[in-house]
Amino acid sequence: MHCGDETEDRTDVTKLDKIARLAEMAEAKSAKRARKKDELADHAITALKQLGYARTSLRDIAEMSGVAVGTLHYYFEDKVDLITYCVRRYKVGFVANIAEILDADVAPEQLTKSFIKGLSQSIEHDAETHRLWYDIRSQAMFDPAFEEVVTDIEDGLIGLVATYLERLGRPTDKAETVYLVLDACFRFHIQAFLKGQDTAPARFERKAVELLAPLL
Amino acid sequence: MHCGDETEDRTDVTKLDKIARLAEMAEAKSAKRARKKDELADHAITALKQLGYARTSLRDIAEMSGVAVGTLHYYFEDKVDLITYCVRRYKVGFVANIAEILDADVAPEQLTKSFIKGLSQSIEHDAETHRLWYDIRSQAMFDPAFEEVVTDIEDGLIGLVATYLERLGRPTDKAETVYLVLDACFRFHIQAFLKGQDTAPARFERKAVELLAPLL
Amino acid sequence: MHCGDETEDRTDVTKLDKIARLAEMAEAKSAKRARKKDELADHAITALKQLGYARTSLRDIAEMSGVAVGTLHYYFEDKVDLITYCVRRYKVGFVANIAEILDADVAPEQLTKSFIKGLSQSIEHDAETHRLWYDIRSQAMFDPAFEEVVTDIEDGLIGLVATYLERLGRPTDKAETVYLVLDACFRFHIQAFLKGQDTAPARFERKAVELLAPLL
Amino acid sequence: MHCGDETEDRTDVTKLDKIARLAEMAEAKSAKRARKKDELADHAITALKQLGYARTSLRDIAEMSGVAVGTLHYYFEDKVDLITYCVRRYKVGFVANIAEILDADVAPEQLTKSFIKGLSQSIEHDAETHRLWYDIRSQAMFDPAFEEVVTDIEDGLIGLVATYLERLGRPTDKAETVYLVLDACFRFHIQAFLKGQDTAPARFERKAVELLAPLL
DNA sequence: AATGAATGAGCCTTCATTCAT
DNA sequence: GATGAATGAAGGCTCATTCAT
Repeated sequence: MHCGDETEDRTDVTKLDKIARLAEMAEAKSAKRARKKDELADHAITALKQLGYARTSLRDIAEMSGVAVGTLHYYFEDKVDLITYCVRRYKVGFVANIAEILDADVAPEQLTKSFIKGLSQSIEHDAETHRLWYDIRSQAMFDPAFEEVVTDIEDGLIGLVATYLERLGRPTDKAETVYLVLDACFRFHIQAFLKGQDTAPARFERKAVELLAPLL
Repeated sequence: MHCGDETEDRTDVTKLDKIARLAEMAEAKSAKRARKKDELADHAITALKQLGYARTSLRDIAEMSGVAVGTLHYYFEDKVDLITYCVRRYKVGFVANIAEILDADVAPEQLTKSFIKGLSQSIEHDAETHRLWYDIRSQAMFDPAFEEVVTDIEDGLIGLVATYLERLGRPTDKAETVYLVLDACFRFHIQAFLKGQDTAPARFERKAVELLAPLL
Repeated sequence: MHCGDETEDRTDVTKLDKIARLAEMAEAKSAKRARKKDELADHAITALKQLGYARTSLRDIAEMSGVAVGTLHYYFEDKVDLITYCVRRYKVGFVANIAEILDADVAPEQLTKSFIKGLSQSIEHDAETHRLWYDIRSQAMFDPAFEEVVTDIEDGLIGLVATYLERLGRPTDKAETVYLVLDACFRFHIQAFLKGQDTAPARFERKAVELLAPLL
Repeated sequence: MHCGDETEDRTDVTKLDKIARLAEMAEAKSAKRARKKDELADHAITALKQLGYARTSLRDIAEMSGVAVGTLHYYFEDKVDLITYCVRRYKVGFVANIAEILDADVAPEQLTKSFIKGLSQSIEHDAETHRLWYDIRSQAMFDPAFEEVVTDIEDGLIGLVATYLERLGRPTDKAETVYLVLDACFRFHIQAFLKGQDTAPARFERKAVELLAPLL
C-alpha cells in the first residue's frame, strides 16, 4: 500500500535518524570518556613519577586528580590498567616529540646532533617520568600483565631509531642494536641525573656521540 | 717472693688464656651468625627471584627458609636490609664467576669468546635472579635506600669490564662505555628469554660481538 | 530583551538552587559522618574502659563495633586519634552532666551536696570509664600526642569547678586548687571502688566534704 | 661401738660444718643475686623513666643494662615482676629520703618548710622517675598484677605523711586526707614541669602551703 | 650463671576493590 | 556518571618468652 509504504519509509527514515543520532551520541560520549580518561591519566602520571608504581596508591592518584577513588575504577579496569594506560600515554607522547625532531628538514650531520639534543633535554626535563618507564619495564619481567605495554613501547622506540637511520640514509636493520646502545646510555644518565649530578645531560650527549660513531 | 711471682705469672697466663678463648668464641659466634645470614639470604633469593621485590613478603621468605618471621628480623634490620643483602650477595658471586673466566690463561681473541659465553650462560641459567637486580636498580631511582647497593654493584660490574679490557691489553678508560653497552644487551636478552624466547642466549652472543667489535 | 532577561534570571535561580542543594547534601553527608564517628567511638569506649589504652587493640575495638578494622581507619587517623576522640567525647559528656547539676536552682548549701552526690554517683556508675581518663593522663606524661587532649579536658574540669564556686558566690581564683583536691579524692576512691570496695562512693562523699570545708 | 660413735661424731661435725658452709654460701649467693637484681633494676629504671611501662621493651632494658635478654628473665619472673621491682625500689628510696628530712631535729614550723622543699626538689630532679609511678598506678586500675605494689607504696606514702603529722604533734588520723591533697598537688606540678614549665617546683611550694594551711 | 637464637602471636596500618546510592 | 563508605586480606614489624648450651 501507498500509505503503508510511505509510513514505512517515514518510519525507516525516523529509525535511521534515531540510530544515527544514537551513534553520534555514543561517539560523543565515548570521546568525552576518552578525554576524561586522559585527564585522569595526566594527573596520575604526576603522582606516579614521584613515587613509582608500587608506592603510589589509588588514593594518592584520586586525591591528586580531585576525584573519588571509585571514579578511578569507573574509568579503569584496575590498577594495572591505569598504570599501563599512563605509561603508554606518556611514552607515546615522548616518541611523537622526538619523531617531530627527526622530521625536521636538516642535513644528516645536523640530524644526529638535534636527535641527541632532544634526548638530552628529555633527561633534563622529564627524568622523573622516564624512571616510571624503567620501573614498569622491570615489573614486566615478573608480571605478564605489563608485558604487552612494554613490548609495544619498546617496538615504538626501536621504530623511532629506524626512522632516524632512514633519514640518515642508513639501513634500518641495525635499529635494534642502536636502540639498545642509546637506551643503555639514556638510562644510565637519567640515573645519574636523579642522583643529583647536574652534568648528566651534557655527559649523555658526549657519551652518545662516542657510542654512535662506530655504529654508523 | 718467688712463690708469689710464679703464682702471678700463672694467673696472668690463665687470664690471657681466658681472654683468648673468649675472643675465639666471640669470633666463632660471629662467623656462625654470618653463615646463618647467608643461608637465610640464599633461601630469600629463591623467593625473591620468583616474585620480585615488591611482591615478595617477609612471610613468603620466612616460609621458604623454614624459619619464623621474627627470625628474619633477628638477622636483618628490615626488608630493605634483607633485600640489599641478597642482591649484593648474588651479584658479588656473579662478578666472581665471570672474573674467574677472565683469569684463565687464554689468548685475547679467545678471551672475548669465553667472556661472552659466560654471560650468555648466565642468561640461560640465572635469568630469574638477574631480573631481581634490574628490579632493585629501578627501585633505586625512587628509593634512596637502594642507592648505595646499586652504586656499589654497578662499580663492581664496571670493574669487571675494566679487568677484561686490561687482559685484552686495551686502555681501561672505556670500561664504563663498554659496560653500558654490554648491560643493555644483557638486560634485553634476559627480558626476551623470560618471555619464552629460548634463542635469546645465542642471539645475545651474536649481538654482543656485533656491539663490541666497533668499540675495541 | 525582556524574554532573555527572564530566562537568565531563571537560570540564575536554578544555579543557585543547585549550589544550595549541593551545599545541603555536603552538610548532610558531613553530619552523617560525624554521627558514625560518634557511634564508633561509643563502641570503642566500651572496649577501652575494660582494658585500657595499651591493652586494647584496634581489632578488639573493631570487633566490638561490628565493623572491619579498615573502617576504623577510615574514620580515624590512627589509634591515638581514635583514643583521644573517645576520651574527649566521654569527658565532655561527663562535664555536661555535672554542669547540669550545677545549673539547678537550689540554695548554696544544697548545691555542694548535690555536686558531691553527682561525683559520687559517677564513681559508682562510671568508674571503669574514668580510669581510661587517668590512663591517658598518665600516658600524656610520656607521649606528647596526648598532651593537647589532656590539657583541654583538665581546663574543662577546672572550668566546672569555677562554675561551682561562682554559683556559691565565691571567688573563682581558687578553682584550680579546689579541682586538684577534688580530683585527687575522686581518683583515690575510684581506685578503691575498682579494687572491690563498695563503700568507696559513700566514703568519697564524706572525704570530699572534709576536704572542701576548709577551702571554702 | 666406740669406733662407730667416734666415727658418727666426726661425721656429725663434718655434716654440720658442711651444712653451715652450704647455708653460708647460699646466703652469700642469695645476697649476690640480690645485688645483681638491684643493679639490673637501676639500669632498667633509667630506661623506664624515659619511655614508660608500655613503651619500654625488655630489649631496651637489656641493652641499657649491658646484659642479654635472657639474663633479665633469669633474675625476674617476667616483665611485670621486673617493673614492679623497679617501681618499688625507686619509691622506697624516695620515701627513705623524705623520711630522713622528717627525722631532722628542727622546730615544727621549720619542718613543714623543709618537708615541702624536699618534695619540690624531687619534682625538679626526679620528675621523670615519678611519672613512672603514676604510670604504674594507672595500669593498676586495669591490671591486678600491679595492685599489690601500688597499695604497698601508697601505704608507705600515707605512712610518711603520718610521720610528718606526728612530728608536728598532730593526730595522724588525717594522714590519708593530707596525703591525697599533697599527691594531687605533686602530680599536677610534675605534669607541668614535664611540659616544660620551669617554675613548676616553686609554684608547687606555694600551692602546697596554701593547701596544707587549712588542714592543720 | 648467663646467653642469645628462635619463636609466633599480635600490633598498627595500607590498599585495591566492591557496591549501594 | 560519579561517589565514598566499607571491606578484609595482607604487609612490615615488635616483643615477651622459651630453651639449648
